[in-house]
Amino acid sequence: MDSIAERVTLAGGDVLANEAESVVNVFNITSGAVRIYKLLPDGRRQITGFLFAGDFIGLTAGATYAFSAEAIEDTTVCRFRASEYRALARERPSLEAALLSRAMHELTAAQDQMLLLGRKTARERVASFLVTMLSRDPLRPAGDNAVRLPMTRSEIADYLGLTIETVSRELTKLKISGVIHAVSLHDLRIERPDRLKDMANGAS
Amino acid sequence: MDSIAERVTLAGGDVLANEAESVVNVFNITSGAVRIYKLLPDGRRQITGFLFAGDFIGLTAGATYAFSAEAIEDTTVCRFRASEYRALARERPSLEAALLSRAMHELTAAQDQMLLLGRKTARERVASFLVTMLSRDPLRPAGDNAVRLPMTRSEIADYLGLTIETVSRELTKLKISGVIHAVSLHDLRIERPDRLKDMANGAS
DNA sequence: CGATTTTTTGATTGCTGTCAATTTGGGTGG
DNA sequence: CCACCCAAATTGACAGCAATCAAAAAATCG
Repeated sequence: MDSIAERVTLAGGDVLANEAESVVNVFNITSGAVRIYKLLPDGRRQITGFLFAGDFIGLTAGATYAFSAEAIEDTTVCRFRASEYRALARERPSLEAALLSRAMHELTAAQDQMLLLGRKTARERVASFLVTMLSRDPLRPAGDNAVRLPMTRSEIADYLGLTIETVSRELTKLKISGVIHAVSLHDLRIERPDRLKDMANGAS
Repeated sequence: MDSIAERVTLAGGDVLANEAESVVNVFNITSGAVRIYKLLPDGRRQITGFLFAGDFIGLTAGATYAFSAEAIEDTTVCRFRASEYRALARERPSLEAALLSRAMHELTAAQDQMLLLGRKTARERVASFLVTMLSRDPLRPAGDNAVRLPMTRSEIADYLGLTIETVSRELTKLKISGVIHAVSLHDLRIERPDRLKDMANGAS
């Protein structure tokens, strides 16, 4: 498997894939963070996911990417030729099973996000986002509830279906109520994880 | 494969699966329509998909269903024991490959829906919905742009992240502007498919 | 340290939700 | 077959949450 892999280093903003273009590469993230998103003709953007170490990019049922992908920060990936990757998957059922498992995990996450986008309030969306990031952050120092947010407020907004102003306001409210503490713009500490989890699902 | 399958007939409202319960059955729809959805504690509902003939229900990465599933109308399905189905998939790589392909298709659809829920206006959502239903309806008489909507307005609203009132108002506007014609509550004809497709992506 | 971008905060608007009243339609029994 | 009933859908009036527009503050970068 490593025989067809190539290590690539990316800087923030670097493009990995463009929606609707034919699939030439498949990537596996080894460090850093990537945003995947879709655009409407007038420029409105929906970020459909943030990917971190271990996640795959570019697997699709069709011949073209279903979304665009860009590095958020300095990122390293393993790059594969899509054709070689597909051939390898055909030969190795265990790889195919792993991909299926991963795809189903992503599908579950996508359904959670649909619930968020379709039915949650701004407050619940921001709380849900922080809860998710708390559980997914790959390098979380043991014990303390530190959350790193490598993405900008604009990206958070486009992920949550909100504006940057609304995201900012909700974060401010969370700080004032003592649920979170802002170490810096991109580093928070969750002071009341249970309160946050309640808020994420609509408790008073 | 048919050796572990059992044919089951369902009426509208019958339950196929409940979110968070352990996965005992896997289904393949042979006719009819099914809604899959998630609920918030206070009862808000997000329908994450409508499934028709050929679609699978119950495949998940975890041990529990990620969503609830109910028949919308009279529906027939093939029912499999999940354990037997998994064993079969392990033995037959071609089945696993087919499932992966289907999962990736669903993932693409989920991302389209996230764009809709996060960034589209009520008008664009309803237009997008009709365009999708036009392309997915399994029994579409050749040529004419007839669309059958077996689900209620309430279900459409919960699928699009809107209220029934907003859905109703947008459909009325589409009728008045001559883009669609209502044959009955559950049967429309698309008079201007190109206008509808433009509206779905935000054209004036 | 200054320039520029990003974020935060404030004032106001507006799209969609809520609440309420009709109207329509599907189903049932006479 | 038709009249009735009840649920579903439509229509209307108004309200509210988040968006928009605008300005100040903070952070990043050279």
